[in-house]
Amino acid sequence: MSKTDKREEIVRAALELIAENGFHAAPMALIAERAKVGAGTIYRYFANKDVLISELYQELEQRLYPVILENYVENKPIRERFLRLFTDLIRYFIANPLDFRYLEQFHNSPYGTEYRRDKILGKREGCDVFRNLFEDGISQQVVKDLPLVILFDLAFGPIQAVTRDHILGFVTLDEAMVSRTIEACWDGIKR
Amino acid sequence: MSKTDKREEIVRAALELIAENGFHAAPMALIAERAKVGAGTIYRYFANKDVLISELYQELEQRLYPVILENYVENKPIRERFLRLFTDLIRYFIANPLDFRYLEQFHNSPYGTEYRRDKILGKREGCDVFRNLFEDGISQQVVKDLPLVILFDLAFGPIQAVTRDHILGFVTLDEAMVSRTIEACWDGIKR
Amino acid sequence: MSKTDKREEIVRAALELIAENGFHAAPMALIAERAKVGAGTIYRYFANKDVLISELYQELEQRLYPVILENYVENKPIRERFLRLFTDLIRYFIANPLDFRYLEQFHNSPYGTEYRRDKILGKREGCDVFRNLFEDGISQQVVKDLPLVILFDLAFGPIQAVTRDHILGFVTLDEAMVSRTIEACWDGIKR
Amino acid sequence: MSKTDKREEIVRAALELIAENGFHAAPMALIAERAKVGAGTIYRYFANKDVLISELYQELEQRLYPVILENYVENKPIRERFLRLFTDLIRYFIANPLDFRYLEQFHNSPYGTEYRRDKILGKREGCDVFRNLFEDGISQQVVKDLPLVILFDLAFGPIQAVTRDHILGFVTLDEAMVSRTIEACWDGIKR
DNA sequence: GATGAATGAGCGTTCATTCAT
DNA sequence: CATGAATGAACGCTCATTCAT
Repeated sequence: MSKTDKREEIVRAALELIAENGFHAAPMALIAERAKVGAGTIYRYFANKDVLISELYQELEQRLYPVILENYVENKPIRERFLRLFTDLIRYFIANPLDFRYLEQFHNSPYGTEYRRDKILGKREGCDVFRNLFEDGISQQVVKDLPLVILFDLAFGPIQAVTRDHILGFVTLDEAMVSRTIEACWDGIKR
Repeated sequence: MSKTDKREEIVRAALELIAENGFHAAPMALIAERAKVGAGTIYRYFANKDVLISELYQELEQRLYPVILENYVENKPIRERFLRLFTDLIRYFIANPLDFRYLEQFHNSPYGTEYRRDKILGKREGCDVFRNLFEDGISQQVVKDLPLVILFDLAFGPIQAVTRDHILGFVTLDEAMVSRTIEACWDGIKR
Repeated sequence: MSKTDKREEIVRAALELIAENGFHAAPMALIAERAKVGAGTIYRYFANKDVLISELYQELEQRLYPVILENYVENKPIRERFLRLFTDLIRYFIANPLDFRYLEQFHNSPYGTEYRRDKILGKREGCDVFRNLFEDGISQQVVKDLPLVILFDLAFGPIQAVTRDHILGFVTLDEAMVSRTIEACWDGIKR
Repeated sequence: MSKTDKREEIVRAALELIAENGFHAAPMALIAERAKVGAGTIYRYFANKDVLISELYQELEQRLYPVILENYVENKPIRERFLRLFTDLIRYFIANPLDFRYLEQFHNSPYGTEYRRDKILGKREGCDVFRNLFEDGISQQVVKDLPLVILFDLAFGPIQAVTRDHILGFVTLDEAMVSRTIEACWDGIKR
């Protein structure tokens, strides 16, 4: 197993364990075992558990962006851009439930709060597509003139909730339902 | 300190610690210390940590319901009922940020998932006001004909996100902003 | 409930709990509960748990002696005295299994070892009937000329083992079997 | 210190502490300290305290059997076989008093009762030498025709008691005394 | 570089004992 | 006197991290 492979195995194992049952269910020894790697080996790739958790988060973000940007075209009507972006986002999560569950766990932990704070304060690079989309929407007067943070919450709040409930089996999101849900989100932010 | 006071101190200490930094930041010894109580004393009031966490959750729910129902009138237009209910909800959380943070932590934990599952499956009594509201809205054809779970997500998702961001200081919700946010949520679910 | 009654209830509760599942299964709070008495009350009758355990032991001994001595006549042949004494002993234990189990627990604990040491060293009064019986047996040359301690072990060892196995249900001691067992014990010590 | 050494040190420490003062006097932390090992290390070798206690018991049994079987010959007269077996047994215990004390503690605990029950019910392999000896003795009509359990008690009861008293210093078993004691046991079970 | 045995601080929990009521 | 709520030391056990091999 090459060096890169080892790192990947560790990251995969951590993702699975944490996504499935939360941080508390992912002791380092178990991650190591699931990655078929010595417990000490993890520390050659990650300074400590916090770093592993944060780097894994960033990797998931980095994997996600290209996929949802693949079919995204900037010079289209705001509404179309919104639907496209959020439909692809929700599809990605449905196709990659572990990613979704991990991101959720992270967001709901002290790590995530800190991370978010940094992004909002501009200390950390965020995903500009969404910001641009909302800012364009505001300036074109098709989106409500609300603070960006609130627009984000109006859009991502329902998406997160709905995706979670689909993954937990509380509702089933087929293509039609995804579409209607995202339309509803759009109704929430559009003028 | 009376018996009741001690229980209350324990509950308050647990609420504070968990709300501030999550379950993992609230060892029983620290809860006891913060409550100015011996470690063993907690176990006179709660069989174990899980029970403490669950009972605290239910207490917070029981405190919340009467407040948001105080000004709620069933035989009014759906839109008005919706605005009333969610405005009072968000106000309550802004006034009681620890409650909000605790409920959030709980919902995002395995406890919460189980709890929610039971509610959806009808094994546990939920808050019927919201369900009635949405069901009335659907039957009166003023609310989108979507599964209840999704309507809940469309309404509560943004509320939760927005409240969190206010409490974390990422945005400031004054009365006007609360009002506009809730109008936006209504736009999301209305036909 | 009179003072004496309370003490008796405590002792009874301790006997039951300890006999049934050992010392570790008898926390003071449980003894108090079973005795229908406040936890602190126990300490008005017994300085601490060790004292309770020791006094209970001595009470059981004091209850036992008169019963087995009831039909015991000193001026009879050694063999007859032996059979009489040990038959009544084993019958008593079969009729009072809690007593037996408690005595056993006590003997097998550090308490019991100390107690026994004191008795052998003469620091504590023992039951002289048995000693007299064996000493008479030796001097009349009907019992093996072995140290008293060993004669005790040859006699009580099997009695204890057999009684325990009866109480645990590993064997059933009817009258005939009791008789044959004690005869065998006698064969062991007789010349 | 090698891996095997550590396990051995733990087992030795547990043996010493438990043999000397019983299970309650052997907290894991003390066992670890006495073994010059971290508290957590014990759990690499034993899943929990119960397992440590049970495995230690089985190790002591496994050590004992070969020794007492070394000079045992099946096709000899019952009496000779009996004397040989029990003499070697008592000698082993005198030479290994910690083993004896530990086995005693174990037998007198809930672990031991369960263990014994399993053996008697045939759920667990026992030491067949003794059973065969007694069964042969019965069929050759040189041993009393009593239930096996009772024969065991008649033989092991005194042996246990006498060995305990030697180890506790209540009597001194020199070779002659061992011999006379075992002869007495034989008298107890022989026809 | 990779390992996994070893560590020990820290966890949730119990229980003999005390003492205000 | 009797109570039982309160205590906190001590328990069995976990797990992030280290380090000899």
